[in-house]
Amino acid sequence: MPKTKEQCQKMRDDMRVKILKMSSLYFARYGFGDTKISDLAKHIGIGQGTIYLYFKSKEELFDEIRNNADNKDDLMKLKVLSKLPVSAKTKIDKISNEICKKLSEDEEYAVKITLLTQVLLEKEDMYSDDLYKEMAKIIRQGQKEGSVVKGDALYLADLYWGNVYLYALKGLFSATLKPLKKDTLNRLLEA
Amino acid sequence: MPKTKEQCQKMRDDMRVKILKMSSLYFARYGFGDTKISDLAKHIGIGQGTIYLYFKSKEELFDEIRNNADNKDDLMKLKVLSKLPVSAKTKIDKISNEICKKLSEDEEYAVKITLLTQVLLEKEDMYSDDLYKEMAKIIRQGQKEGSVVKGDALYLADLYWGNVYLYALKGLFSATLKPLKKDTLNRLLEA
Amino acid sequence: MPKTKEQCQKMRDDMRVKILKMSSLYFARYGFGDTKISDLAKHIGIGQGTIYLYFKSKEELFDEIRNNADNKDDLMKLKVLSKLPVSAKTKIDKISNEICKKLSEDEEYAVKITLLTQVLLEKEDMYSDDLYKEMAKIIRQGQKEGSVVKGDALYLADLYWGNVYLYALKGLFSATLKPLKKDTLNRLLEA
Amino acid sequence: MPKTKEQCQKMRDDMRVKILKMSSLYFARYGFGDTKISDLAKHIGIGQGTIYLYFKSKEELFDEIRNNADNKDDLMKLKVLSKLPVSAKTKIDKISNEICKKLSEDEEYAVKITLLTQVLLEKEDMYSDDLYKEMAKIIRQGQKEGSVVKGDALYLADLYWGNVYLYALKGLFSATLKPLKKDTLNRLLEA
DNA sequence: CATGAATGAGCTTTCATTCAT
DNA sequence: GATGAATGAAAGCTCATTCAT
Repeated sequence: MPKTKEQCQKMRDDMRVKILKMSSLYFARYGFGDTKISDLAKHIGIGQGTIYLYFKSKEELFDEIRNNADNKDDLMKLKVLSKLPVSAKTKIDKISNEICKKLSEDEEYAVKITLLTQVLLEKEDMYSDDLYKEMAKIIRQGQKEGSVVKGDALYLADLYWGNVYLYALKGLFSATLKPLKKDTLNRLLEA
Repeated sequence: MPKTKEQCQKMRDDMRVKILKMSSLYFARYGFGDTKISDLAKHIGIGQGTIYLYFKSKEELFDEIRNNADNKDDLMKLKVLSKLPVSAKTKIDKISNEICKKLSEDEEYAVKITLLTQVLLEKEDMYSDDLYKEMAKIIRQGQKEGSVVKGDALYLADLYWGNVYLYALKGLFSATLKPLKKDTLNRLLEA
Repeated sequence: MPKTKEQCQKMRDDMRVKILKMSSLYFARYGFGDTKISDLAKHIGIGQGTIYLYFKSKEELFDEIRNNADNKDDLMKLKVLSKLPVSAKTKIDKISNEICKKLSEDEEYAVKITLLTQVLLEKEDMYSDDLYKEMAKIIRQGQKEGSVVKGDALYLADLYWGNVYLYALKGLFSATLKPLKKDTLNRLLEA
Repeated sequence: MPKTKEQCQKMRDDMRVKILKMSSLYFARYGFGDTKISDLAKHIGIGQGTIYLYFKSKEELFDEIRNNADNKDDLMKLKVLSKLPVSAKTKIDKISNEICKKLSEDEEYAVKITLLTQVLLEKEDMYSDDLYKEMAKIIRQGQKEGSVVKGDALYLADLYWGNVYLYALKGLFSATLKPLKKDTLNRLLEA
């Protein structure tokens, strides 16, 4: 008698997530072309064929990983923060703090940031991304309040997220990277 | 009408350089695995076989490109600057200025920076690179002089060059990127 | 409530026969290479693994199906008929009648004929098959009696069975095929 | 200096035709699933990769072969014959003669007939094929003239072409098959 | 020298077979 | 016994490399 339907579905879901998670690190580090399915399978600890039970092709797996890399979490937090009746300085400090925490605690976060940025890089207009736009709002508030350096807000937002990417990327390659401090991020925008 | 030996050799050298230059952009953008010899040849405007008249293999071509990406120029300038009897602030301003100028004038410079950083990322200890060490010296001088923010000098050097990489990378993907201003770089280190 | 040994054995035998019957249609239609175990299992309505409880391999299943496709029934009938003291015309009419009846009544018969012929096709010497030899005997009798057209008896036997195959094959693909009439078969040999 | 454009194109065309021709025999004999690209390449005497320079996939190669198998030649001849002011008997004799000649002289003709019939078998309504319709016209003429046996004309057309297929199929497997005589075909329709 | 068609090693993908449940 | 997810051997396919022209 086979497992129950629910158990079965759960196992399938778990495996799918496992493949996505463990593959994303490889793809983020080495890119599509330098990632071999055989390596991936070995790394995940499953047979090559198993990957194809969950994804139609290497490309589909890669695409799903890239599509998952959206950073909706940070975007939502930015949106909430944006509307709070506090100074931009406080908002920026909160988001910097949040990012530093997640980068040190959650291995996947760095992968997500890395993939997201690589996706953005290949887009025509990076600056049209909501993450940038929302960050720019807070930056403009800060500029009015005098706590944020002058200059194009989107450009500064890009500088900020670029440095987050930079740190995340380094983390993928170095296990001994010293933790990112929120002050480093804050200073990028400080007046 | 046979050309002279010198002309002939010149043509060979020119072709070699042409292949190196035009390939490096591809490799910097897409990495080794995602760069196909057929695409490369089409992009350069030569036959696939021609590449193999000048390079033994794709790997050798890639290696040579990576080895060229050493940024000895900047290193040398840093070394010279380092010893000059001027303030660190001035030194940093000079190097920032130099970098911004080269990034806007010389397409290849961005490629070089990108590849160099990618090489560094894969090394065990990024911070042992001479470029970082030399930059750190100037930073320490600035910290003594009070013009540079406190903190680990290598960490700050890394921040500085990381942002140069970031800008160079973006330039490889966007043709309409606004020029980098030296102040953006300077601010990373300012006290 | 455990079933008795006999019941148990019967169930096993039934399943075995079910797999054989339902697989044979697939193999006859699409051949070995174009028949997937997964399709087979879905078509039979069992799990893939179940097939392997009854057959060691796809090849063994296929072989057993081919070996079953021997048409010993018709051969035996031909042998009996052959010795009866009646005209060849009568004998041929009887066998044609028999074939038409079985083709319309017994779905499996068409599958059997199809597979048998495909086996024969791949043999070096089709004409050495007993079915052909026995048919040729009756044909020769008919030629002496003047009721069968002149010509090489084995060639005519082949023509006769070839047309039976043709009709059987069509039946595997078309559900609306009009029934084969014995006269069509008889005419192939008639003087 | 490379070959001229024309030579080059000619070589490409020749290779394409060579692959199509030599593959069609394999596909006609063994079907899609039992034909391996590696076997095909070995049989043609080229590298496996070469096939992919001319065809996107095994499936595309197979499809093109099946689409080429149209027997437009015979159809055209039938159409011309159909309108000639001669007896159906003469027409049938001419077409039978033509078929026998091509089957013995042109190896490819048997392959074409085999593939064409296999394509027709998998269609919903075989009888709607023009080849059958045109043949049926002549058969009806013959029935009026009394030279062709009574019965559904399409059914008889199918019998006729079925026997051509049968002979062609045998020819793919046996090198020593005795030539088909036009009388064998004519007799299928004779009154 | 330059070319691009041809090659085959090595990748991606499929599918017969196994096995934990 | 029955299942279908997991496996890996073998098939399809790609692309770095070679070579005849």
